Amino acid sequence: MTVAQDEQFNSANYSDPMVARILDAAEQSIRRYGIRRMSMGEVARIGKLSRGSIYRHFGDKEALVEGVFRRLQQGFLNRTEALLEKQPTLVDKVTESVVHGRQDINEGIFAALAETEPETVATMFLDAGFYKRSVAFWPPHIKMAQQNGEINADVDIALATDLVMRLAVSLVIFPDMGKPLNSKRAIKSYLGQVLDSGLGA
Amino acid sequence: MTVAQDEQFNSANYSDPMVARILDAAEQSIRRYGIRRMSMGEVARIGKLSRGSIYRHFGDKEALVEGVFRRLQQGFLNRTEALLEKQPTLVDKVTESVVHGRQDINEGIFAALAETEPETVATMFLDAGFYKRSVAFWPPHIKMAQQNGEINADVDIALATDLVMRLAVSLVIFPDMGKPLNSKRAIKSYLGQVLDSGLGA
DNA sequence: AAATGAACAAAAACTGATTATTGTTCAATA
DNA sequence: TATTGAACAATAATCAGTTTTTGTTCATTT
Repeated sequence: MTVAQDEQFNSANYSDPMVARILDAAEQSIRRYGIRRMSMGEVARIGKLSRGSIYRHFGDKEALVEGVFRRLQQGFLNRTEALLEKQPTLVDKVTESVVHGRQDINEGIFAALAETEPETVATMFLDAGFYKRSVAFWPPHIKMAQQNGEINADVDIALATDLVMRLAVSLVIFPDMGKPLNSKRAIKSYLGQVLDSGLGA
Repeated sequence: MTVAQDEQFNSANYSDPMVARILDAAEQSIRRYGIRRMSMGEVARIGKLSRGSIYRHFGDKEALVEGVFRRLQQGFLNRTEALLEKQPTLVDKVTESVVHGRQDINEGIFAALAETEPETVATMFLDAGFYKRSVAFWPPHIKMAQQNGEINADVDIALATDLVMRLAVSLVIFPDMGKPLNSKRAIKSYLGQVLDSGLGA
């Protein structure tokens, strides 16, 4: 066996051209037909490869679907990271992430899927594992904000990361939870108050 | 027409004995068979009343199901309110709500439904309207915390309410989002840091 | 070594006919 | 005046038979 047990399937090697071809074909199939109707045979046909190869790289259909969404999430995080470089403060960064996240959901593959399989999308959005994969994204930005003096230097990084994650996820999936936070301005103002000063006396 | 257009169906009159009988029967039917297999005929049989009466009070099956869950939510909020009276601080109150909320989800009707119709449960949990109905619950507690000096007196009530709601909902549906918050102790400590001092410098 | 393609049983999806449920109406009843 | 129960068309669920897809194996090819 050439790869560690854990990594045999999934969180695959995007640089392997065969893996990339499989993921490309699967993504195309999902976009066209949805997850339910995507089939291994169809993916093989689209990618001009054999079903055997797919099963070699991804153990089963579920793993292939997960592979597609992991790669999409990776792409989303990369694009987000690029956007954040231009943002001066943590509040700006989280705001940008929320706006970008909502855009991704409303225009990307999820919007298409939500039309045909809303329950599947709901189930994915309610899976904590889906978000946990992007937790590692935040600590560097938290540290930067501490160095800039934007947030307290002695606050626990894990705590701050968790709060930022929860706020970002909450704001993306629930734009209005009583107080409507639909515009970028409103989100930024909200985060400014919550992150910078909390409710503390 | 004896009732306002808006209130004809739904958010019904729990004191009306016919309405209560219908809701009791419907709730029983949902607990036993799930939403999908609950039928108006079965509800009529269980409640020993006619299908016609059900349609008089609830326009359609969807309205009846919504009525059942609204009443359950009302009960949950009442029980929560009673629990909160014993809690001295806002942090304790939110902690208690989260613990109580998780318990309700893991032991109540949702646990049963999640077995047979997980997608339905996921869809309900992702519906902001489901939570918005309980927003009005918090402002009095926020004001109390301001009077006690626990949180800043000049913070916007709507903002504080929104933050508390988002944190509570997030902690209930995502017990672990990177930093595991599984025990009451951990939740309270987390909320203490986040609500009382934020991340502010 | 990796990819192919064919073969195969088991599981899942599809299909069309049948049955049950929904939502509406209304005359009879309490 | 609210409830009942029966009738009804339209919609949705169910079911058994059929087809497709899955997941596995392996000999052959690249």
